[in-house]
Amino acid sequence: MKADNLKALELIDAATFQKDLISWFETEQRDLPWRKDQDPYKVWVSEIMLQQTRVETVIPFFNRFIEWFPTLEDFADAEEERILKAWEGLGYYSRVRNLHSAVQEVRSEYGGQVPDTPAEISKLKGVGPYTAGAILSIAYGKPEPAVDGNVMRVLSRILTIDADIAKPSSRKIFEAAVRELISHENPSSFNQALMELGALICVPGKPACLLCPVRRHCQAFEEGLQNELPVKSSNKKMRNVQIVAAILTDHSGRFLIRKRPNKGLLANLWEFPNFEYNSQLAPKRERFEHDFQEITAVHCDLGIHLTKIDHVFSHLTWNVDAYAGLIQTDIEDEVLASNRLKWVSAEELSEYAFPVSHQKIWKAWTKQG
DNA sequence: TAAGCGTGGGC
DNA sequence: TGCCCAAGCTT
Repeated sequence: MKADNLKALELIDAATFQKDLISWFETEQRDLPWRKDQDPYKVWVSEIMLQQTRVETVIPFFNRFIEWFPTLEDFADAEEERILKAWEGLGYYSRVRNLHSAVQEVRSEYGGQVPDTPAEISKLKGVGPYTAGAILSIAYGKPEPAVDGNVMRVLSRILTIDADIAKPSSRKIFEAAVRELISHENPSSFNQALMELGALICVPGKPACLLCPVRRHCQAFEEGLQNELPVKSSNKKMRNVQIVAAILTDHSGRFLIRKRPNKGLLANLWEFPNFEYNSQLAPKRERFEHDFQEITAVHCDLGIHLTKIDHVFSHLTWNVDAYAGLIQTDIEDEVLASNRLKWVSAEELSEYAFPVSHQKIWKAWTKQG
């Protein structure tokens, strides 16, 4: 089918498609913690966590998050350090800062009630077209499309749509299709069923067509095209960044940590002091000691080499050389503050949110003792 | 529009 | 090992 028309929709009977899809969902859906009720706050939290993140990964994070912040009000009141700690290890940390800001807006502008219109909910930070549709349909029963990667994959096969799903402009094609197909009696189950089908049956690679409840509606299956769809252009190569990091201790056994900048990669998370070197040649400890002294006016002695870590992000790789070191001299308070540096004890470390890359460094340190 | 933004699992 | 992926949003 052409990317710019929906003629394939004429070949499908929406009523029986809905019935086949929703009936399957009623019996086969997974038992997930965010499906226990329709609290808009919990639906919202789960949808943000599920962005680009697997269900199995999200489950324990969601359960702990709701224990820590049972209501929208509890989360709105939380300190930033605490919300980052709740998200520690989940990735895409701007999600939780946007969610926090948006929840505070809901409290101040909407009396604590999550808005139930597309215009209002779409204004909230971190709520894009997918999340808006998901909350409106799941929490409020509104017949709005919630088009994620699953829905694009499933519908590209059902309707043999060959638009490149990696292109942002393709999403509106699938939204138009959902608007034609969605059940107005049960938009919640319809949207969730499309995603559940994509996750369990209509998977990337080899879809399990023989188990598919909507096989009789699937134009790709009929034409043997299920392995050719969806069309998805794939991506670019990554940048490598050389890092030298150090776990630095003072005479009383405290650790020096640093808060990352409030924008960009791993914003506002904590880390062990480190420097980036883009040169090809492997950076050495002397380079770190020099740069550290330049910033703090204090000398540090990097002792043993703890570990070498290759940490892969979505768009770059850190090649980290991690050392352990000692600092014998006091660092001025103003110097600490202006560089977002802080001395903390081992017990206090657990109160701060660290990215996984730096957790790996810490793990290497604990093994060395 | 394209790039930036994490992590863990599958093959 | 290296790539692709998984319930996207922001700038």
